[in-house]
Amino acid sequence: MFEEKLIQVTVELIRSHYGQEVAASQIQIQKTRREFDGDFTLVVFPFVKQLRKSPEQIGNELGELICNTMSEVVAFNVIKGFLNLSLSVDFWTCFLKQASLKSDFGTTNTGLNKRVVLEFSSPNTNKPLHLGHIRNNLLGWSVSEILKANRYDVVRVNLVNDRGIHICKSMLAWQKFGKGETPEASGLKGDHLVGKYYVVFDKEYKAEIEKLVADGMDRDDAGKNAPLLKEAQQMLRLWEENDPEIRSLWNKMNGWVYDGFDKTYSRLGISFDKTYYESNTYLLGKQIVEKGLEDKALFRKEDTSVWADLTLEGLDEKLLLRSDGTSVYMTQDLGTAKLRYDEFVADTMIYVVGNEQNYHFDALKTILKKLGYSWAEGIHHLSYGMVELPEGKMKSREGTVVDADDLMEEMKNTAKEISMELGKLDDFESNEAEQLYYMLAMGALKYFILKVDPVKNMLFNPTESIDFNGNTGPFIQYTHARICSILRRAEINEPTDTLPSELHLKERNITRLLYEFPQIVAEAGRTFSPALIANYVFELAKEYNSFYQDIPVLKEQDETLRSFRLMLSSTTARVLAKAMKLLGVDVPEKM
RNA sequence: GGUUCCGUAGCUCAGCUGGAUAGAGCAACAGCCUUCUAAGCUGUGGGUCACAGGUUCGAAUCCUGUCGGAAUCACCA
Repeated sequence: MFEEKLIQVTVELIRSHYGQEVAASQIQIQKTRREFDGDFTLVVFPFVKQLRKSPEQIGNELGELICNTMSEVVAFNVIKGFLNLSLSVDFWTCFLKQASLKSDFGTTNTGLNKRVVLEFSSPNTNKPLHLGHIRNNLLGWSVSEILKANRYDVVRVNLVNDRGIHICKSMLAWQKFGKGETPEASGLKGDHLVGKYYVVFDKEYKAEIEKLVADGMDRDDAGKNAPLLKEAQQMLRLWEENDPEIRSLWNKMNGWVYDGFDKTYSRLGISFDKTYYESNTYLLGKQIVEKGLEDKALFRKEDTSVWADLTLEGLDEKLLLRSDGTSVYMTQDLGTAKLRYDEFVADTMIYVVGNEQNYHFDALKTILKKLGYSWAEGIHHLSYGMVELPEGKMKSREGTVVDADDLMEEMKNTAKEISMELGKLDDFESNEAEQLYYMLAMGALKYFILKVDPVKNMLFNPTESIDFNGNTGPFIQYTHARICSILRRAEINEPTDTLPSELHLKERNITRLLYEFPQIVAEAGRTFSPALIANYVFELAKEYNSFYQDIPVLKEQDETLRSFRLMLSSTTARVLAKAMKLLGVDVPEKM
């Protein structure tokens, strides 16, 4: 890597010429900005004081020395305290040739021999997936791909919340009002059917409350005493007692939901290595709490409830066992964390969960550390912001939720409309065209969501998200298809031995961007940030399109130049494809 | 009220551990299809980086405070 070598050389030159020791961390290398000449810039400010000379003077002296020492550096200029270094054409062309030969270009070793368990999705089984889940699923999938590209051993895990009062509500409503409706008979997707009865429950329950209030009952009491709610609670009790009838209903309806989820997941292009079900894990964690109590890491209140005191860590007291001895959400999560660690012995355990649970995960990590589990240090909450609509927040009660399946369908239809309008599909078979619409729709959706920094709340504008112009998935897909078309038309498409002695500015810009790719992948892996990849790949695509516009690849007469440009193009195509794969987006060869 | 996160162009967003004159896309305007795909390219206009202090060679970036917005603070999950 050139930057590392440059730092090392600089340290040595400063030592031998100025007799001063500067730490490698003092030396900053960055990409030279577009407006200036050069490829890399060395910032001299940090050690100006130590050398007792002006920034310009140091820059010039150092530039001279570096130029003489490193053969790849052919020129330099100094502006204020910035030493801009230009690298030789040889350096860039040799790099490009190597990259074009490497089948795994962009893969790094940073995760070698490290294991990551990555939990994402984690749906409830009482309603279908919506836009918020899409952000979760796409983030989780993309991060797992990015980690794999860094050679981490990644285990993708889903934890399904398949039990609890909400599922009982759907079950009860179906039992009472469903008239035996099934997905097969109704043509409704399983998860949508179950979701429908969750809504039915809510409606009927509210009606009951109104009736009770009309009869003179206090509203709060009515809410607690409505017969439907009582029944649902009774159902949960029966479920916990393993009542065969309830269990069988539960199995049946959850089965419908899983069929529905499977379809949604497969459309989204995601899958899991392991699925946990809360019905199997919700009793875990009590032992951990008991032991913590023995070790005096936790304490019991007079009413026999058990708590963790996190006030020293800047958090509150956290309940772990109710006074009746039953466990709460946190108890379960302690249990599943330990279960997961024991099973996979992971160095890092990532949870992709919305930012409304920031506090919960702070507490989880703190409690586990308090209980003496050293692996708790490896827990990372990948928190993401809400997805808002132009009308405001999504609210299931007001029916403003954007359903995942509907959204994907709409996107596909729009992709089709736009494509037909542009007449892009003339030489496509119809099923080929259908596949392409789907690919474009998913590309648009995924890219739109992943290009935004996860921590931020984001605005989802349905009409803009399907835009195919500008910083969008289809733009990058289009660029890839264009390059593929060039490569198809070129007879030879192999790296050359003879490389050009000069590079066009745009060729150099693309090459520099390609050079950066592995570092971007590594950085994205370190910070779990698909957005970094997305913004990088856009820049690359844009640069290539600009190049494409006025530098002919196929029409070039000079053999050396022609094959160099083919090599540049094919490497660009491969990097585009790989970067998009890290975002979970497929890329077409023709469109 | 306590804690945490966010605030960058009319809109949607980049800006990596502090670095040069703060960048894209959309929208607006003006050009470019006899030439490898115009879902493209080129150009123009648009900014007190919420505000005020501080730290230093240098701050959108770090610290403190203020103002806006969001989340969370349950014997819910």
